[in-house]
Amino acid sequence: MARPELPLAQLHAFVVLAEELHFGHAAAHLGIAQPPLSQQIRRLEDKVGHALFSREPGRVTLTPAGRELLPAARRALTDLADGLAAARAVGSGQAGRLRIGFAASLALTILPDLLRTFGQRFPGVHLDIREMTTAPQITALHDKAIDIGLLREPPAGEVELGFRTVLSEPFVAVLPATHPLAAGTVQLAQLADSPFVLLPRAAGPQLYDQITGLCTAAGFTPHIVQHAVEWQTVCALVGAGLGVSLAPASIRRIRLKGVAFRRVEPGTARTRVAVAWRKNDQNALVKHLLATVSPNPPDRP
Amino acid sequence: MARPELPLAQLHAFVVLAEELHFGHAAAHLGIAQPPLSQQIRRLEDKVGHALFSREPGRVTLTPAGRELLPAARRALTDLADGLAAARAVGSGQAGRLRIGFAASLALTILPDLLRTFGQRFPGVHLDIREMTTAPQITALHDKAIDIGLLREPPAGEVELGFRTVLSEPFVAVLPATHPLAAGTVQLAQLADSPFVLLPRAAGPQLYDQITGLCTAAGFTPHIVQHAVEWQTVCALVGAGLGVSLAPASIRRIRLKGVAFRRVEPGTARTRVAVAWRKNDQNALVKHLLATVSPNPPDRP
DNA sequence: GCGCGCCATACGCCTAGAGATATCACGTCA
DNA sequence: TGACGTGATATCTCTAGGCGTATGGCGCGC
Repeated sequence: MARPELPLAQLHAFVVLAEELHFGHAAAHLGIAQPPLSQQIRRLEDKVGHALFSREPGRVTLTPAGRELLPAARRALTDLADGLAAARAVGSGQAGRLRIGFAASLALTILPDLLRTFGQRFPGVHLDIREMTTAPQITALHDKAIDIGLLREPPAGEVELGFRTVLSEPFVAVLPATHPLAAGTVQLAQLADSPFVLLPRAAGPQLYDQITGLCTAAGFTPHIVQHAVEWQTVCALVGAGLGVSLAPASIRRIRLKGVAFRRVEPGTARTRVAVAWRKNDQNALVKHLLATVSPNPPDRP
Repeated sequence: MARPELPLAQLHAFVVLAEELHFGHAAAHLGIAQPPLSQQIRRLEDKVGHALFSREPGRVTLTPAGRELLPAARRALTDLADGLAAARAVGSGQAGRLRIGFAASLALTILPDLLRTFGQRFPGVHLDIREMTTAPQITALHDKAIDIGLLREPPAGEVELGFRTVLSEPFVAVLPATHPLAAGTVQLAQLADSPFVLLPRAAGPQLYDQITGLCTAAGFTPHIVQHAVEWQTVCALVGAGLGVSLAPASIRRIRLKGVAFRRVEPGTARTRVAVAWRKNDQNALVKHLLATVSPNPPDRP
């Protein structure tokens, strides 16, 4: 990249004069007196090495060299003005792109609201959403592959990431409609002998451990016969009679024939949905999204 | 057009740093010490209003705002560098466009040489040639519709135009091959009774007047039966038997069946081909072309 | 724990250049 | 011929900013 030789102010003066073709008017248009404009043009012509305007009595005209320079000058000025505006918009979080990872089940609950609300407040921002389970989201946040995570059961010990709970919900039992317990509220211990369908532990260790922990607390170890990476699939498998499951209440929105959702006792355990971000992320969009997700100010580490 | 806010030097520093992503290296690349570079970037960030780089220990990265500004800055810089180079090339006459009007008959003599020679010396220059008779060339020069004229018999009293004779040639008689005089040299007076075919006076009053003047000097007034705007046509009409003509010798290059060219006596009269230009034209290409057309300034008789 | 690499900060110097005012030179036109 | 319009020149002021040296803070690796 070559060292720039032409001050922008002079190019600006040049462009305006090329439009007006009249020193006095151009100077007025620039908000300066006429002699300074003459100087600007002269300096520019000195740098270029050739006359850019031909001054004949009564009329000012562009020389061929001036005609050659004009479009480049114009483009440079508009490019810079546009680029500056764009950079400011992005910097202030009025525009740009935000990459959001989300757990599939959230597409049924908080995600649509979030997209709608944020989209209305920041119409210039492109939201790039991608479905991922919890563990990959954590990795992607570290790798800067996503800027925001929407996940269940934030892991502990993540010093570089911030988490804020945005939703807390109880668990429900997922049962085949034909299951004997599908009639009313389920005592957790009653599931002790049923085969279980669950997400693989790798997808979200915290939630997995929480679910198996609930079973343990109820006095049994779940017999897991099948893993599936999405709750949607888990429900389908349950509906097909492969087993039962324990899931966050919001998956009740998944309406599948032959699948029943039942409250469990004890119902105190809750799973938390959290928004996650890099604590050191300076991106204004991240701050805006955090503010959107819970208007009361976040903690700023 | 908006007033430019960003000094080009800072944008240059920005672009280089965005390429190197290392203050020390970028500064070295720019040929300055590191602290000034830090200052440049800081000033630029102040003007933009947002950080353009994120300085984490060990690595420098572009922020989203920086990524937004970078292409605009790059484009502006290259646009200006290219535009400046182009303007200089045009200003120094190494590039650009030259509009040349020429009399049709010269396409047979000096024009090809001129195009070849000039084209070799200035390969970047586009020569825009257009056929025109003398009078329209004069008008076009005044109107700046052409930059150079190649014409016969430059008119007198043109204070704004310069002329230089580049060729001087005698007249020849143009006769039908069957004409009784087509056998040898023609005495001008012998044409007194033949009908004449000539260019219209408006196409080039000087040449027209010169030709009719020759006749007058030979003791007769030519009986003009037909006008034609091109010598090519005049020859064709002569060949068709409509009449005879007097023409500059170089039109002998027009080989048409049934047309004969004969020396005339007295053979002292000559018609001059001249190059014409606006005296106040600052275009370097015009100067170059004048130098090409006759490297040693005099006119030959 | 110590040095080193990397970037920021703090001064100080100095020039380019942007601005103003006053004036001049040179057309044109009434 | 004199007023006017237009652009160039001369001269002065002022300051933004570009550069340097010196120094400070902070991770990181040996």
